[in-house]
Amino acid sequence: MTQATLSPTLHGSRPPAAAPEQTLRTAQDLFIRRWGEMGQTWGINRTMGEIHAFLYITGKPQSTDDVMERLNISRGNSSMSLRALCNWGIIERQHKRGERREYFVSLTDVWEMFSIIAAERKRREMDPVLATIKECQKMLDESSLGKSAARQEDVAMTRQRLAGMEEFVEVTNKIFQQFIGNAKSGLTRVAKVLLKAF
Amino acid sequence: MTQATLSPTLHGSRPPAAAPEQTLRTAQDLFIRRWGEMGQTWGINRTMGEIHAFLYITGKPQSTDDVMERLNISRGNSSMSLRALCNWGIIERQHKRGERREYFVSLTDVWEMFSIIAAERKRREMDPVLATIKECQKMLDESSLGKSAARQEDVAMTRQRLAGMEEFVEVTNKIFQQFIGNAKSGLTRVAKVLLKAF
DNA sequence: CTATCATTTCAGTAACTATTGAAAGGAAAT
DNA sequence: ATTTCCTTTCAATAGTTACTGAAATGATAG
Repeated sequence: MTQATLSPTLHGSRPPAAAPEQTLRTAQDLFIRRWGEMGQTWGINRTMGEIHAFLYITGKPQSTDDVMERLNISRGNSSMSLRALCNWGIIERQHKRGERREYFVSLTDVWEMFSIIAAERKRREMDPVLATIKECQKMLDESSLGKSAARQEDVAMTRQRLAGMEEFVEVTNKIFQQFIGNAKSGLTRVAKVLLKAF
Repeated sequence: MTQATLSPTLHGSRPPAAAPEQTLRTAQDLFIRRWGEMGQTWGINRTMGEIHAFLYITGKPQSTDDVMERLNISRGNSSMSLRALCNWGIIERQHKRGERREYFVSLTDVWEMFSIIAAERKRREMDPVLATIKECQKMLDESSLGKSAARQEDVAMTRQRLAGMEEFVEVTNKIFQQFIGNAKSGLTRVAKVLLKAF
């Protein structure tokens, strides 16, 4: 792989202070790399993270070819990753009048992006856990029938643990709800509220 | 793989109301599975998640062999996963007097476990991003030198985007700080603040 | 010191995920 | 209708992560 276009200060030693012409590009590449790495955290792979970072940090509409060239990835990969990001809703297609090719832009508001991702992850990850916990509790309620003493203790312990987990998931859920419900309307209002409070 | 021991209601259709003798076991297995699936969210793989769930939900010290048997995994896998969970600090070794083999128990407090994981993820994921953002900003500050008008606009845009991301990461960091150490009260407080404000 | 029992390590392999490149599909222009 | 330009799809493959089983290591008992 030719990595010449993407090798700033991430790990390793500092480059010899690039010519000012290239500074912007170098800074952007640094950010792109790091954001790509962090993508994993948000359930997005490295390439998708980098594409998103590229669109976000430049703040300009970019075509599939721009993406391919800047990140050194294949056409197929660009196409699929761009589509996936569109499906997530954190980037958007943009049609330029008179141009045949399509462009893509990132959402501007980080809080809104976060909110979108949080909503999806809540739906996919928290909700099923909560449902499962409740189902387990139900099973153990219904079966409060004749049992040996030892068994009863085990059942009691499991009930208790389920309750502990339930409480946790419920509170976490509430926090997510708040973000999801408010990010769009308030934009950075959530940020302000939280900054003030802490 | 023989899956007889681990096949409750996760997806698919409900089993024909197991004999009360097996109800506890079935409920636990259901929870174990779901928690294993969710492990991914927390940067823990399925097996580690399942082991943790098993220790947590039973609330009893369990040996390596108990784990192997209950979850149908190899000795090697058990050993490595148990060690990894110990390193995370969400389970602990327990030596039973007079016994040669070692036992493992989960932490009891979900909030504490969450706090441990959150602290680690902040350190590994948020902190580097923040550092990178600041580095990028510095690069673009220092280089406020002769540029074409077009370039200046690009630089301004990138600065603006970096600032937006910085704000986000800073606030998120503060929230994390809040409950690292006092997880329950911290998170509950975040929830209250958000609920009050909207 | 040797036997016994438990734990750790690790090379090999299985399972899964990401990426490419080329072919097929579509849509505007001629 | 044909060419041109761009996008999408997908089989093949590269790359990554998880798991096993067996051998090595360690630790207690006799």
